[in-house]
Amino acid sequence: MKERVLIIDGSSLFFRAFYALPLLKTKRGIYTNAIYGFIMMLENAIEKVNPNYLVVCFDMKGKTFRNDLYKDYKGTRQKTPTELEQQWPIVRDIIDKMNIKILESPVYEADDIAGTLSLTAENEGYDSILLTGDKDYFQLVDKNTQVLLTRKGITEMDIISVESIKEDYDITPEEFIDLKGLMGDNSDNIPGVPGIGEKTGLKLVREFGTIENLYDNLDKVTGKKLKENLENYKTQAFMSKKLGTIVRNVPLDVGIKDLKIQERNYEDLSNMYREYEFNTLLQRLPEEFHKADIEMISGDLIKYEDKSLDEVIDSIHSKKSFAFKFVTDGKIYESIKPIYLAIKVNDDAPVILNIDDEKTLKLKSIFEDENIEKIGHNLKEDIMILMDYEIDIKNYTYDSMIAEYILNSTESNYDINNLSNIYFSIGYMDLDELLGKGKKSKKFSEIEEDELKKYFAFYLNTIHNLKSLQLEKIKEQGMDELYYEIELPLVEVLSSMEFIGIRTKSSVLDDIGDNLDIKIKELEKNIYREAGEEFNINSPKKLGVILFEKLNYPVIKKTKTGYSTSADVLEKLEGKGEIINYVLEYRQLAKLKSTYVDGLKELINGDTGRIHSHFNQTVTSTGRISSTDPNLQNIPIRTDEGRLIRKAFLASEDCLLVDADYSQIELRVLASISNDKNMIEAFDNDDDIHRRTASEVFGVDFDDVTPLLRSRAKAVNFGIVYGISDYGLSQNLNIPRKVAADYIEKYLKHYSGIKDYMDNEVEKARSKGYVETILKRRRYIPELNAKNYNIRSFGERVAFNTPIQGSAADIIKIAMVKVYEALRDEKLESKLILQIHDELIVDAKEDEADKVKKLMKDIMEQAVELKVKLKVDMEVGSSLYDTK
DNA sequence: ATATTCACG
DNA sequence: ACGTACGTGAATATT
Repeated sequence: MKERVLIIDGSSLFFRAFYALPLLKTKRGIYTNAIYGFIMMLENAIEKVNPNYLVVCFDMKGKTFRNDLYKDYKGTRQKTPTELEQQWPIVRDIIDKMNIKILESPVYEADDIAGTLSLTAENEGYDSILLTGDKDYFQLVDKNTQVLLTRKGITEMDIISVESIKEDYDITPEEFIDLKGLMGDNSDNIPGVPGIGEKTGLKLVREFGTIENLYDNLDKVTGKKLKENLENYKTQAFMSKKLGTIVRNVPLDVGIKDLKIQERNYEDLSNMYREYEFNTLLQRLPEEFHKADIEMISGDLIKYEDKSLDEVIDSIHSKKSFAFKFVTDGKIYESIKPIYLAIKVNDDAPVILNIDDEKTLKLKSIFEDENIEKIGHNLKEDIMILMDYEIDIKNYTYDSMIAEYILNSTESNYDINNLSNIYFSIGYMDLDELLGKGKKSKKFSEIEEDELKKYFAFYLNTIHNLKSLQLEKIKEQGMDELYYEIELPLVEVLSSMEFIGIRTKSSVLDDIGDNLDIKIKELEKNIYREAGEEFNINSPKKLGVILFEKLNYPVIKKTKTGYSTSADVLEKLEGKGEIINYVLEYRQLAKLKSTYVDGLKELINGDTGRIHSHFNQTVTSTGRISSTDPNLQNIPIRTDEGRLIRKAFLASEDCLLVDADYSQIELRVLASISNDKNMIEAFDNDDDIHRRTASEVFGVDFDDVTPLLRSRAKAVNFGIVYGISDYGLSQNLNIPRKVAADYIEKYLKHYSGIKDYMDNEVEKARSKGYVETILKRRRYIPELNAKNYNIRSFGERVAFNTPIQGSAADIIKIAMVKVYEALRDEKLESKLILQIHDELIVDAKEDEADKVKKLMKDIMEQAVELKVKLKVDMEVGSSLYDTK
C-alpha cells in the first residue's frame, strides 16, 4: 500500500470550527472554541486517515497574487471577529507542539500550497488526502488524491473521490474550475457570469466541458438571455476561472519527506490542554502526561507517610527542598499555635506531624538555612507562625497562591482545591468540606486524623505539582521580576505588618462612641418628628416610603428594589426640608458608630492591645492590596467628625508614626505611560496639577482659578483616570450633561497624549485579551467581547484604568519591599505597619524617626524611574490623627 | 445570600 | 438607542 500524505487546510478548518461550536471560554476568560474544534477535527482526521506525512497550510493576512488579478478579490469578506483573532496564535502554538509543519506564503493562499503539495505527492508516488471545509478543493481530486470535507459540526466528514463526484455532480473534478468560472463565488467575491448558478452551471459544464469549449460553441447554447449574458461577460468568466484555479506549482522549500509525522511534545501539550481546559484531549494523551488525574485515581495524590520528625529533618538535609503547611486549630488568626505541620520533601509522600513548641523550635535552623528551599501556598499564614516563634524564614521561593494571582488576578478563589481544578481538572476537597460550614463547623483538632492527613497530603502534593507549571508560565509571560522581586518578597512584608499590627486605644473609641450616641439619639428624635412617625431609619425601604410617598419628595433615582435614598440623591433634595439634613447626618454618624467605633473595638487584640488587620495580596484585579478585619484602608478622614477616629490609632511606646504619602501618583503614572507632553511638563514644573488643568480647560489665567473651578478640574482629572463619561461627570459635579461633555472635550484637546493612550490601550486589550502594568502585571479583560453594551463599556474603562491603578500599585509594592529590607538591614527597630494604596506608615522608635523619614522618602521617590518625578509628602505624629 | 449604603484611595 | 467613573470592605436590612 502507498504511503499517505494528509494535507490540512488550516484556515478553512479554523473558521469552520469557530462557527460550529458555541463560544467556549476558559475560567480565565480566553476564548477557545475555534482552537478546540480545530484540534478535534485534526485528531479525528488523523485517526481516520492514519497518514505517514502531515502538514497544515494557512492563509496569511493581507493581499495575494489574486488581488493583482482582481482588486476586489475577497473584497466582501468581513473583518475577522476578535474572539477568533485571539485564538489564532494559540492554535499555531499547539500545532507547533505537535511537531506538525505549518506552511504559508505571503503570495499564495492555503489552497495553492495544498494543491502544489498534493501534486508533488502524486508525482513522487504517494496518496494524498486534503482536509478542508471548502468545496473548491474538489478540482484537485484524482485517483491518488481525495478530499475529506467537513460536514456539519466537527466530527462528521465526507470522503470525496473521483467516483463520488461523478455520482453526485456528473462532472469531472477539473470541471469544477469551469463551474466556478461560470457561477462565481460569493464568499470570495468572484463575479462569474450573472444569471448562472449551480444548476445552469452544471448543465453547461456537462454539455461543453471547459469554458473555452463553451465559448467556441456559443451558438449551441439554448436560451436567449443566457447566451446574451455569456457574450457580455466573457472576460469576466475567464477571469473568474483564473481566480478559481488552484495554483499547483508554488515554489516550496520543503519536500514530502520533510512532512513525516514526528513524536509530539506531550509535556507542553499537556500543559496547554490544561490551560485551555481541553479535558477530552488531555485524556487522550499518554498516561504519564496527565499524571495528577492518574495520581488521584490511584490515590497517590492523597497518600501520606508516617515518619518521625527526626527522619523528616534528615531527609530535608539531604534533599535541600520541601513544601510545608502549618495547621492551626480553627481559624488561623484566632489561635496562632500550630497543632500539625505537614511537610513534603521533594517527591516523597507528605508527612503530617503532630507538633508543639519544642518540635517547632527544632526546625528553626532549617527554616533559617539559606540553602534549603521552602515552598508553600498562602505562605503569609506560615511566616506569621514562624515570626511568633522568632524564626526568620530564609529562601522561600514559591507560593502557589501568589503565583496564580499574578497569572490571573481576576480569579475569585485561590484555594488549593480550586487551583487543582483549574490546572488538573480534578479536585479533592474544599476546606469547608473538611471542617463544615456555619454552626456545625469543626476545628482541625476535631477532625479524624486520617481524613485530615489526606487533605494535607493532597494540599502539598498539589503545590508540588503546580510549581513547574506556574513558574514556567510566569517566565514565558515575562513576569519573573514581578514575581521574584516584588510579590514573593512582599509576602514576608505583609506577614510582618499583620503580625505587628497597630496600637489602638479603646478608651478613645469609647469617648467618641458616647458622644456619637448622644447626637444620634437627638437626630432620631428630629427625624421622627419631621416624619410624623417612628420607623427604622436604617432601612432604605422604609425611609423611601416616608420620603417619597408620605412626604412626596421627587423621585430622582430608583434601585432594582425601590427608591434610592443614597447620599447623592438626598443631596439633590437638600434645602427642601430639615428631614433631609437630619437623615444625612444620622447616616454619617451611625456609620461612624457601628463600623468604626463598635467595629474597631471588637478587633483590638486583648493580648497585644493592637489591631492586626489582614493584608490580602490576592484580592484586587488591579494589583492593589486589600485590608480586612478590619479594613484599615478606609478609616475616615474626609470629614472632621470622622477624622477623630484616627486619634485612637497610636504609635507604640516611645515611638512616632512616620507617614509617607505619594503625591498624585496615579496622575503621574498616567502622564508617564501616556507620554503626554503637557501633563509631563506640569509635573516637571511642580505645578498644582488641578489648578493647571482648571486654567487650561476653563480658559482662565493660572492665578485666577477659583476654588470651585479647581475642584471641578480635580473631578475631571479623577474622571479621566476612571474612564469618564459626560453623564458620569455631570452627575458627580451636579452640572448639565452638555457642560460636562464640553469639559471632557477641552481636556482631551489639551492633553491629547492621554486621548491617544486611551484609544491605544483599548485596542491593545482587544487584540491581546489583556492589559499590562509597568511591571508586566496582567489583567485579562474578557468583557471587551461582550454583546451587552454596558459590560463592553466597562471592559473599555477597565482597559485603561488598570494600567494606571496597577502601575501605581506596582510602585508602592516595590517601595514596601525596599523599606522593609532597609529597616531590617540597617538594624532599626522601626516597623512598617500600614499601607493605604499611596501611603506607607512606619511605627518608628523616637530616636530613629529622622533616619526613617529620610530613608522612606528616598526609597519611595526612587522606587522606579518614570518620565516624571515621584513626589512624597511626609508627616510625623503620635497618632494617625496627627499625621494628617 | 443579596442588595443598599458609605467609608477610603 | 442604550446607560453611565476605577478599586476595595463592612454594616445593615431583607429575601
